Amino acid sequence: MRMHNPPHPGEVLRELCLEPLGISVTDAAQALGTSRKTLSAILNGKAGISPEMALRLSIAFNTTPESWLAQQSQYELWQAEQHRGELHVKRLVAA
Amino acid sequence: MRMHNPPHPGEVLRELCLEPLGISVTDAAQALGTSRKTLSAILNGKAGISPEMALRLSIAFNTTPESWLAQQSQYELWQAEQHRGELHVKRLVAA
DNA sequence: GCACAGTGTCACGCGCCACGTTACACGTGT
DNA sequence: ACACGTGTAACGTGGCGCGTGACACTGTGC
Repeated sequence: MRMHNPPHPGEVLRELCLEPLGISVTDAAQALGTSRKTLSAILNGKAGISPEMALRLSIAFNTTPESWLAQQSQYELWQAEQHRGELHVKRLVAA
Repeated sequence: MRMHNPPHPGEVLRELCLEPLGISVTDAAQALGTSRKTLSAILNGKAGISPEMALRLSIAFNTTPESWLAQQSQYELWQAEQHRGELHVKRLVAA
């Protein structure tokens, strides 16, 4: 039921891509064609992974952009689920 | 290779949820707990589906929020792919 | 001890978008 | 003619992705 807090995609990026390759944040940012601050924000959970950034990551690390966006969606969805009770929605189709 | 233009999630929402049930945009917006304008913008491709809106849709139409977010991600990703050539990214892992 | 690279972070700005309200114009059906 | 549903334009608000410049901290090599 995946009820546990999903990790921020930035953490996965650091542990699965940067650390194994031994690449610094500065060098990775330069390779991605973005600023060091932007990449740092993503790695520390201060920013999400935009569709364009997912594309950059897929090119640089030879992965699929869908995998990054899927992680981001799961993370944001879990955030929204935490406030499920606050939204008053009427069911239009029987559960 | 899904190289074709993916439909905007708003179109799918209208054709698969509103029209079959014969519900007006006004009534649907009220049931979703949002404004008529906001729902109209989504249906006409003027706005995307936010994580919170995906949650609302899943409750009202008894679906999964993941399906809506996945459609939205695919749509945004395709948009980004159209400008793939404009981003200068260096490969850090051999293709 | 000191200089340097790497990193995180703060402040500021820019642009885009989701969302709300109010108001107007159009088409359809009564 | 009138009401209704709808699309949309104009306004404001809040948030976020992204950039820059600047600062403080940490570890390494001299």
